[in-house]
Amino acid sequence: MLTPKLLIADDHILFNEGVRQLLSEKYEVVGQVYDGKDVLSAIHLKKTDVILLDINLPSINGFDLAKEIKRAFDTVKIIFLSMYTEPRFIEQSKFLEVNGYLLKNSTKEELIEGIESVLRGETYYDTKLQFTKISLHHNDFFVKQYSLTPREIEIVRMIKDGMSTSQIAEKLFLGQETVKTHRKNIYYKLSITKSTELIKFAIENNI
Amino acid sequence: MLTPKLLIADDHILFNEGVRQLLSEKYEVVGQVYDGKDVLSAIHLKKTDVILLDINLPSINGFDLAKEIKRAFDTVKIIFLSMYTEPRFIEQSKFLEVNGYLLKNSTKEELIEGIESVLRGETYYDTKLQFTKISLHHNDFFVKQYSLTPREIEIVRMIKDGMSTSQIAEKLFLGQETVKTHRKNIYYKLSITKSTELIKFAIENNI
DNA sequence: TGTACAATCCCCCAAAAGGGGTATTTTTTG
DNA sequence: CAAAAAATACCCCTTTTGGGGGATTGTACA
Repeated sequence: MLTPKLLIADDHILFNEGVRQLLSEKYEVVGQVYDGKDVLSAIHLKKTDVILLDINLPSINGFDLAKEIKRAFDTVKIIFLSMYTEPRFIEQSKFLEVNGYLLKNSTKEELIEGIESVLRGETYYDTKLQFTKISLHHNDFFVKQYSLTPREIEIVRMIKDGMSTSQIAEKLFLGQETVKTHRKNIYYKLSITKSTELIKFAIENNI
Repeated sequence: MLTPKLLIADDHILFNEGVRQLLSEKYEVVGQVYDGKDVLSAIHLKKTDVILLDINLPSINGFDLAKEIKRAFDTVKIIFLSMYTEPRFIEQSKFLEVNGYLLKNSTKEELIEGIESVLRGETYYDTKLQFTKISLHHNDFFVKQYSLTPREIEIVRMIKDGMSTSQIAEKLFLGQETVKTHRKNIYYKLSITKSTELIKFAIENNI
């Protein structure tokens, strides 16, 4: 096989550059991008075997990109390279049938092992993540997160900004009961029971 | 001048290694550590001119380390290399009289510029951070954060974990009123008024 | 055209959080 | 040891949340 062609997508320039340096002995790095919106065109421009994709990218996040890539370039292997170990990220990756998931605190060797596995057609999830089984309702998170309506997301943001039910009601020209209902529906959808959990959810999901 | 000696402290192995590769043409990298508790011994072991220090390190955070380093090795220049742009981090860095503060999404050139400035004895804060003036009460945050007592920090963590006052009381074998008092004192110290704000504080400060 | 969904509003009630105090007992520390 | 700080506990009262219902009005979509 020819030298496999890599694309690196990470907005942290130093990290991106560092990974390139580490992998350029063994692979051909055909591109480095720093923004989600540049990923698809980069793949289009240069034939790519594997993309190392950060989840937290500007403009478009890694999950949305993975969907797009699978749709438009179905031969490109996708490996998430992320600092997050949150189960729901792993679950969502599996749901999206992404080829691999590596952690940013891996060693060079682990990184290469992951890439090699994926090139052989296997899927490779970082060994530190084994605890995350493919749950039977692996798309719970997915459904949960994205079934929040626009109004609900708006209210989540306001709660995150520290506003109380009455303040939100006032600002949105709504009755308090309406806002309460929204809160209840949000909690139900996210399977949580209190505002503190909502804040964590909101921060973790960049809402 | 001889080749300046660098120490890199960052728990993300790939990043750490990447930075080493990038800088090893120009500097001598005398050490790479991945855990806060290994930093002081590493400096002790190898003469170090500049340490690139992540704030978010295991065991001991960058701020505490900076204090220790200044106390024990006052000739070592300290540069924080962090992804955080939060004003209070910058303020605290200035308060600690750290020599530089660089962002992880810098380019190689910016990194070198920062290191060179610091080596010349200047202080260098990433240009993307100019908006952060040294505030008159620059130690407000500092005082706030660190005037939390151990018990209070313990309770902050439990609140962050979603526990209610009564659950905390039960777990700590305390009366609810005691926990309420702690909560009140915490809120007072942090100038906040509700648990949602506490969650944000806790997450942002890795408590 | 009808049904699913979003958005709005209402009732009731319990639990929790928030805000104002005060006070006692340990622990730490100069 | 004496003073300061931390940890503990209580009272009173208000506001906010949380949980259980149910209901109406649009609007989108198939």
